[in-house]
Amino acid sequence: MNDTKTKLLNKAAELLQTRGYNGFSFHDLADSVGIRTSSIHFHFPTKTNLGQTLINRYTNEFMTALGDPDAATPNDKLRLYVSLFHGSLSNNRMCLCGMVGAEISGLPKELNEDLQTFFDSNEVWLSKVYDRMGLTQIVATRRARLLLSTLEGAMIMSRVRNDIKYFEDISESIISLTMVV
Amino acid sequence: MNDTKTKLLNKAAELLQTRGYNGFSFHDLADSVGIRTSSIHFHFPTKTNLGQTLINRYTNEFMTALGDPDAATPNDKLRLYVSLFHGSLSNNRMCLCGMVGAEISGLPKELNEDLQTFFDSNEVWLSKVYDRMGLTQIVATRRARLLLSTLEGAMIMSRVRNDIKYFEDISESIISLTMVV
DNA sequence: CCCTGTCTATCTACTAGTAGATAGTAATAT
DNA sequence: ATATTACTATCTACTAGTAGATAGACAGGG
Repeated sequence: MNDTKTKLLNKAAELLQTRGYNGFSFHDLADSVGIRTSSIHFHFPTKTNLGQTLINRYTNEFMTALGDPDAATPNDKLRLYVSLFHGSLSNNRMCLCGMVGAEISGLPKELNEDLQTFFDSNEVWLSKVYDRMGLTQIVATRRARLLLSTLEGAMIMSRVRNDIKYFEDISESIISLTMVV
Repeated sequence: MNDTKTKLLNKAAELLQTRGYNGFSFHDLADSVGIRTSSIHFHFPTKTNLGQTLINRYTNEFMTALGDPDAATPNDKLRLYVSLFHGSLSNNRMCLCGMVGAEISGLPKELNEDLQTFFDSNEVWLSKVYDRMGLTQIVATRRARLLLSTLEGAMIMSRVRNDIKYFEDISESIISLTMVV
């Protein structure tokens, strides 16, 4: 509907995923959308509110893209999961919530609550996939957390190395290690 | 020698590892050491210089703590490696270089060069350990990167969840998966 | 005429960094 | 021994620029 608001969210997500929450300002954002900083406040009263909106939007888009964990073979669902992170990385972006997670202890506490929701959803979804591989609930949850952590770390390393193959190698390794029952 | 300089480095490392490079200012640092911001510039001409000094000091301390990769059994060396990350986390700190790595694209490029050295050293050291487990060079390097990435990601997740058990579970999982030949 | 969305103008607080003064230390020269 | 000089480490005071945020004006569309 509101085109400017969407543009702001899209650009803010890009800035957040590349530079971090403390790495971009309303000035940066306003400039790249072509308005004044004061106009951002019309759409998002505070930077904290903008951050919360970004996290929640990201969570919704992410979970929508994942879909029903039972809708394909577990292996295909795991590869879909990895491909979402790979998609961000191919645009030189971190996982939005991984980035916020790294900075979390210096950020407004309101962001923390929304961040937990993202990771909760991820763990639940992944656990369901691993469950279907005949693992116990406990092992499935452990594998879910292992995959999630590995991918977040691999994104950081891949960006540091400026080489997406780094991520591809690691994600292939962790997938094949955890696929085997 | 210079006590103030050491205090500055110690406190700056703490701030960097908890809040990120863009998450602390000279004002924060000066306050917690009990001097004025201008006095920091006597010891470190710029914030970039401070950042570089922190990364290099961290790298040296880290590699010294790891010691000779052949000086104990591979399994013991891997557990030592994990314990260094665990030590940071038990003080609610990220890996200093993992934190910088997450923010890297918004930081002065001088930091990038020093950061590469840290990860290079880590990969070489870990590869030597995995080598001794009878793996090919290629697989050893792949396992080195997998372990490193997983631990960096697990630190983020553990801090987000505010639960060190999260890290302990994941590090145990990845260690046992990669120890098996 | 009101509502939406933007603007200008402004505010307070903070950012990294600089200039110049000061006090103490330590080596050197007379 | 004392005076000179240089160095170390800090301070106060300042600059130019940026941070997020607010108030009020104004244009255009319903």
